[in-house]
Amino acid sequence: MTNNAGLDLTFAACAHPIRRGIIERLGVGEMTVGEATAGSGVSKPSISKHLRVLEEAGAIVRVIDGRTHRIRLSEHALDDAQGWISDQHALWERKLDVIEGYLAEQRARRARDDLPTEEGPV
Amino acid sequence: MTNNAGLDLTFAACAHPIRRGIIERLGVGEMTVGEATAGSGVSKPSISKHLRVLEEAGAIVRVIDGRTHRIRLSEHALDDAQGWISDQHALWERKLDVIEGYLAEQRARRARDDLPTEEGPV
DNA sequence: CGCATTGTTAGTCATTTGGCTAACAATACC
DNA sequence: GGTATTGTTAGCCAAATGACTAACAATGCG
Repeated sequence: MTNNAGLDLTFAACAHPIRRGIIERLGVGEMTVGEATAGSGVSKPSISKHLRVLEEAGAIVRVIDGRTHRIRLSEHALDDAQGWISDQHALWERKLDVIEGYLAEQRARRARDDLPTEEGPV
Repeated sequence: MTNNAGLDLTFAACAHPIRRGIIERLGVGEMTVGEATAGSGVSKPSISKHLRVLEEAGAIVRVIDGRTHRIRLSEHALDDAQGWISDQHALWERKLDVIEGYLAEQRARRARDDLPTEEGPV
């Protein structure tokens, strides 16, 4: 579907380098808010907002553990975004197949009509 | 890489339902700006802006044909976005494999240490 | 208890986004 | 040449984004 608010959130979450950096780092393992802030170059409140964006997009999960928050990747993080892109690519594939079939037919027709001395298409 | 301006543009381009709608429609075949405007619910200048966003993200290509602009999908539209997500998933897979291996070893150890009378794991 | 640590909330600010209308540019058609 | 069609540009506006500092809440520790 085109009007999918979840996709809006997921793609928007991926559209910022700091948030992509967080996702990449979380691939290695979970971390705290302070650790996410460490090499980021921005303030802790700023990271807090980015984490909220990622959380609302369903990309990460937060486990509050005393006064620290352990951030980890959501189980199906980015699945909807990847699914949508894959769907598009699948459609394009199919379209290209149709075009390719059409072109092949054109080649065959040309071979038959323009060069009748040759016995058939390659 | 985390600081990739191209990815910023591609993900941002996908983060709006009207732009995703355009991409989906272009999967069927090329169209003009007017056709893109038709069922969109917004004005033509607005669509013009969305098309510019898609163009700068490398998602679409514009062929100016007299006074009409023929819009079609770029050959490698969204490839960078799909690539980045796929890379992440690949890393997560690997991480899950490591965890799974660890858990399997734990199960084996427990089976050996805690239940020595049972002859082996299920 | 008193204080340090961890993270969020509140408030401010500049920039970007996304929409509109009106005006313009360029091509097509009579 | 005059007019219609196609699309962009300019200018406006409201809302969202992304950053900061300062203040707050909650937990941990001496």
